Amino acid sequence: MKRRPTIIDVAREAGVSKSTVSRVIADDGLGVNQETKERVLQAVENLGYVRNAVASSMRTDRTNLIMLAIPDITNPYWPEVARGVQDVMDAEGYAVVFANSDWDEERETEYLKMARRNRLDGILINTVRVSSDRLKATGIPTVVLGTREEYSDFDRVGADSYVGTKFAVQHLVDMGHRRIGVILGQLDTKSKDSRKRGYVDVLVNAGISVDESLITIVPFTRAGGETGFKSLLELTPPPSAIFCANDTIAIGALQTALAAGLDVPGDISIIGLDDIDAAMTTHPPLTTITKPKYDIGRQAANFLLEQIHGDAPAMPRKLQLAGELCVRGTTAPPSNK
Amino acid sequence: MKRRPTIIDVAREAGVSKSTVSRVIADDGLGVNQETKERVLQAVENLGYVRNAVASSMRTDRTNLIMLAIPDITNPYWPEVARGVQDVMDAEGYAVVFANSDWDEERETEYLKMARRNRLDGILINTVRVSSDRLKATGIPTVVLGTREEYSDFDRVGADSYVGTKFAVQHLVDMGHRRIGVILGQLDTKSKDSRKRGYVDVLVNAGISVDESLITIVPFTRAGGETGFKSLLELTPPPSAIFCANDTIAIGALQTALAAGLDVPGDISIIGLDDIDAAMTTHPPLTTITKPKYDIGRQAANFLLEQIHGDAPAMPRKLQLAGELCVRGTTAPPSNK
DNA sequence: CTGTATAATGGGAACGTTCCCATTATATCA
DNA sequence: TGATATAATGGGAACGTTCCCATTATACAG
Repeated sequence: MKRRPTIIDVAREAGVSKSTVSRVIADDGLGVNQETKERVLQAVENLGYVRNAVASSMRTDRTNLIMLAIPDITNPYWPEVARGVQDVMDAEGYAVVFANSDWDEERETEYLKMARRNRLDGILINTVRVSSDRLKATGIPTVVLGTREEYSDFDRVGADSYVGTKFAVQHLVDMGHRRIGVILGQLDTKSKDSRKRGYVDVLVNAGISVDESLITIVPFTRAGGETGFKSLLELTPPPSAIFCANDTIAIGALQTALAAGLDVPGDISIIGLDDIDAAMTTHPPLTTITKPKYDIGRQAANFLLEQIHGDAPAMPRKLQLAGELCVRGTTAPPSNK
Repeated sequence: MKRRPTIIDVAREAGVSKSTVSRVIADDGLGVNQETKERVLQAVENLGYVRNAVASSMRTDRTNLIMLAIPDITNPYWPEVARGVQDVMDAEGYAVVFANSDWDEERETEYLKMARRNRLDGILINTVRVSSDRLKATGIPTVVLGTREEYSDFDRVGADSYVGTKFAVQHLVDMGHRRIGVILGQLDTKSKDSRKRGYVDVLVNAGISVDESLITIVPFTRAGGETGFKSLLELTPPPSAIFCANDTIAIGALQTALAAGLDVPGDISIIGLDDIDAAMTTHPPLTTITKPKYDIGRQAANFLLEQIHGDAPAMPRKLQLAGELCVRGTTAPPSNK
């Protein structure tokens, strides 16, 4: 079991100094003779030399490692965001360390500590509980995934649920629906508001008066969708179409409708928001608004790279990306009965 | 902008030597006076000292970083495996670097190079094309995710599709089905065989003769499920139940059945394998066999830890984990007509 | 032919830890 | 009392790079 070759072994093999070897493997085109360069590369090949990134980091204070901290990779939203991040970072030679906070404050702070300890070059984080100040205290370039206002000192990238909602409701209006119910999710006040705004704005713009009784608020779960759907159905007349704050709620609503013997979209149209995986395989498949997950990851990564390279603008940026309408089988023009 | 405090600053602040500080933060209970220990910790607190893991790695040749290399985190199988890995590794103080090979040989080898460069402590990999020899050449403790025989020199952890298939087919037999069709996936010869074996073994054991015409092979896609289902339906008599090699095929078959106006499970039962996310939200929801994704990740991580700590057995291990039957709405006893 | 700019290379310090060995103080035993 | 074990601490080398500065060789202008 022999020791791994170092830059010095390569230097000896090639008959040059370690400085020269260093210059060759840094490969920044700096003054090194073509012939010696080839001799060095040959020596690298012969010895099977692999540069020690740890030693390099020690000297340069850069690790080419960034952290992606999210609540739970198991949540269907994140894998695609992660892919977007990874594809960008990869191309720039950065590896991505994953951290799942599980919505736990302690784990979240533990990860931030890890990032400092390991001298990571950047942080992409969907914050859970950590305060803006503590996040800033890491001293590491950071981009926040999401658009919560508490983090307005950071570059932020998230989905534009206002525009997404407008796309969805507009689609229903375009089909001829006039009495449109909404099932909003609670938890996140910020996004609730933006959805409500989107809903109201479309109706007003279409000359439809807003009936507050058509707006119901439930948890962001399938059970929530069931509750919301049932309460809307009790109205007289019931709505001919329903916009749901996300697909999980929409699927709950859809299942409830089917269980009640209703025909979707014949009797009632349902539209969701996010386009989760399961939306494609409900019966009928769910009409929804795509969430630009991959792009969110990509853009966040790009912002982070700019920060790392020091060419980010002085003021923090907020980027909201809208998805697009994806018409499947749960929406149709209202029936005339 | 002041320099980050080092162990030497802490030593000065606490009035001890850097050796002593090192001993305190290593915290291996080694000979250091309780009183000085407290003084050091106080100094750490005062200065906001954070240990530099890079420098530490440089000296110890251990990074507390492992790599999880998979084809694509976006594929619904992996996030849960990743969680299993992460939860175990986390508890042991290891961070996980993600790598998506995208089934690309070049990216895969690039990642292995990265692992060597960055002196990662371990590798968990679902291999794509890399040869066993090259994998061994990294010199890094490695556990293979999956059970392909080419990698029999490594610890391997994967799903047991033989047992899973037996669970599924047994379930159909238990319900009284005698004429049971199978839609196998092609691509992976190994797993196809284990599923076929499982199917045959259950039938033989139940005293049912095996009719080769009931066995059809299609691609691992929804379209494949459609093809397979249609060809089985043309048999006379058609099967009263169908086992599909995975849930995607099963969902394709289910959609085809519904489109043909059949009642599932009234007219025909369908059972899948894997329990992907979408299985829960088909209509009716798909009966299937759970895939122990989380456990696969967990166990693989445990194997890796054993290797890293040097207390893995001499012979490589192969661990196959079976899921369990998950009865939902697509299976029922055969109708009597 | 001398002086000076330019290119190529070499040598040593530095990064911040950990590990080994030495030293000192204190306790224990013959 | 002197020898010896034990505990606590300090000092310096080492890990493998990169960076800075020095040196040498070469080209070119005056």
